[in-house]
Amino acid sequence: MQKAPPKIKDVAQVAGVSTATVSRALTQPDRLSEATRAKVFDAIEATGYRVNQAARNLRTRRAGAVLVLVPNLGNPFFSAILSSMNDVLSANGYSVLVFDSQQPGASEQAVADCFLNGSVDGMITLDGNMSTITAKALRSANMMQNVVFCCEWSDQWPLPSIRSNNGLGARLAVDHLVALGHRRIAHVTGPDCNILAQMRKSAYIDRCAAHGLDIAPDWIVQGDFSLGAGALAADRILAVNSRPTGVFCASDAMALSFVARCRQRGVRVPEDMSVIGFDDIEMAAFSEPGLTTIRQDRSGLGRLAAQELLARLRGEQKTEGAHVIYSPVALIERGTTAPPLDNSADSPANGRTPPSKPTEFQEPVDKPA
Amino acid sequence: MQKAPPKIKDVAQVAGVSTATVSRALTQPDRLSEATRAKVFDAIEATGYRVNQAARNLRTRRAGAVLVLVPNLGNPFFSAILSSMNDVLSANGYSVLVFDSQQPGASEQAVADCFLNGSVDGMITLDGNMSTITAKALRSANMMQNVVFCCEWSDQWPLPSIRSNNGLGARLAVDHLVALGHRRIAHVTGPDCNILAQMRKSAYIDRCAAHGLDIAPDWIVQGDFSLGAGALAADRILAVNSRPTGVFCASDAMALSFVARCRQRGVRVPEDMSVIGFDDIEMAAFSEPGLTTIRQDRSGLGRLAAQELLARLRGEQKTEGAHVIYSPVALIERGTTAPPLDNSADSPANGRTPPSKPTEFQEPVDKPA
DNA sequence: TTGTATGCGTTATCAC
DNA sequence: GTGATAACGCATACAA
Repeated sequence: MQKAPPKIKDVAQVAGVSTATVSRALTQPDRLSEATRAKVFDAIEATGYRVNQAARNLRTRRAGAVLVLVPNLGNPFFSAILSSMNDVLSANGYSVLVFDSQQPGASEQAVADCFLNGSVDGMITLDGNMSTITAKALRSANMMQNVVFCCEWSDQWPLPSIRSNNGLGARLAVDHLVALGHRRIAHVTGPDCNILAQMRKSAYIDRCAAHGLDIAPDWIVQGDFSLGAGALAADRILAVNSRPTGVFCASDAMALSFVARCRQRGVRVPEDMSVIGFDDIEMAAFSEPGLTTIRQDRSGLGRLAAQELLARLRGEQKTEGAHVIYSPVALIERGTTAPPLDNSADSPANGRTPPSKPTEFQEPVDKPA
Repeated sequence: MQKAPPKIKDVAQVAGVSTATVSRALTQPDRLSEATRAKVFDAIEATGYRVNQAARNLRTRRAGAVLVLVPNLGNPFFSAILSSMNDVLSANGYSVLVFDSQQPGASEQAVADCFLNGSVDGMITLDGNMSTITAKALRSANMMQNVVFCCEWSDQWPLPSIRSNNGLGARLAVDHLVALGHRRIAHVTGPDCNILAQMRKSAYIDRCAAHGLDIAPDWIVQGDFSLGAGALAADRILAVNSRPTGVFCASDAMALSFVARCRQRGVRVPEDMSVIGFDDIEMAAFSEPGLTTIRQDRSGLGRLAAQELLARLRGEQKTEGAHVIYSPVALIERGTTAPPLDNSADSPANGRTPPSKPTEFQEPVDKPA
């Protein structure tokens, strides 16, 4: 048999006060006299009392939990982000509920239900594509102001968004290759519907144009951020007539498998093919050669998103409209990029001389003009 | 302003029945007549009613949530496991709360509180080292029977344990190298305190002995499963006097960085050094050369653990003592292992001939005799 | 099969 | 500063 756990009433009895006083000792200790507060805490200690969350939640209409919506939990890119979110949220008394937005089952309805039945107070979504069923639930539960985007986002919803400066990242990548002397630069994209893929791709196109570089149609290969896509993209790009000398991959996963497939097929990296990724996942530093890439501060993204949500939950930050916070990106030079050996191609003059930079470096690319 | 969400009373009014009937329609639909059940569901539809979880939890003394305790959420090894756990748990109406057991803060107390305040119904822990504070909370909340180990475990607690056959995996790894002709085999371990590291290391030692192979002391290098450890281990092992020709790494992360460092230092893999890992993480198939490794069925481990916990929560599986379920492991041959080129060493006769196998292959190594 | 009435454990609203 | 008491929304024992 199991002794029933002590309730607030038991504590009150032991302390010789009312239940209301015990409750206050827990939630607003300042409003009690020194003496009674001590009595209550002693009684709590003596009885081993713990507040019953369900009862508290029912009474306060709060849940003490937030939902983190991850597209594909199996993708290791998200683990560092999730970790830092968890750190700050749990440090602030919130439990973290994890959902996978790409799960085959009725996950959309499950997310919606969380809001409709009051089991979460807010959400951080790493998925830029918010389902209509989720949006409807958020509105219905009056929870729209307790949602923040992280990494991905959607312009459709005027919600806070913590993100890397993807345009700047892509620009740094292209500029790096150009500075090395590359003039035929390919790109492996993410999924068409993905906002990050869109940003990186369009910045790549713009930046090549700014450098006066042509992009052959078959230099842009559709990917999906995954390892498998990188290998397939390598097959495609190595078969192209006018082979590029450098490639910018929209994720490190694709870049790493791109490099591996190149070497497997006897194409040297970086001598015959320079490769630059995006993300700076841990593996990037430990591959051979080390992967040149654009670093995203993943734990920073998670932390900022969690802090932003906490501010919302506290009722601060009632700023209307999309509140965008940029997390820094940086070029990390490692071993997969180098000047191209083959400069026989379309470079009019001396291909090895880095062309001048048409525009300034400082201006964040993502920010609206 | 926001209209108050409909309660069970509102539904009852619309349906023209009592609140008890509405409640029954939700929890035991069979006990209602066809007609009233239809009426109730129509009313639910009409009002947009959703049950309030906090109220239900308070009343039923359940939480509808389970806790998954992960050692280092940032480690991508766990993401696939977490994903499959999430699939089956959420499909069965449970929310998944994630905690990081190695988080610096007061995470131990946070986990304990979850049980003491009734906010979770059970736990799957991927961390074999259960803190005493957690154990105390589990006993106090009478929750010890609602805990299952996954991947790691502790013999100290007679709880269900879903695990790979680590001994067999290590044995397959050693046998593979031996069959290729290696006679000097090194090992990079996990942390000393880790049960998986212990199992793999002792099986490695036993199996080498069974093959009549000596192990020089400096062939066993302390690691910690991480990428960084693999690179350091490579430095150590490449500097050894009587250099091994093959190495068994206790994780793929270490194996991959081991290979990278070897190649960085001009040591060819697999020609000069064969490397085999453990886990079969996705990257193993996309590195160059592909990493030979021992596959763990990560999503299977997560699924089995979730199912085991569900059975416990349903009150089934009241089997006393440790209930061990083995998930299969398998040798995956890729490109980082090959016969050793250098056979000048201590092999008495023809080093390239695979030695006979002293014992049978079938017997699972982990299982008690 | 359905309705009535009570209580789950806490916090908020009043009084004092 | 503290105490009595009424909700919070639901599920269930019991009665019908």
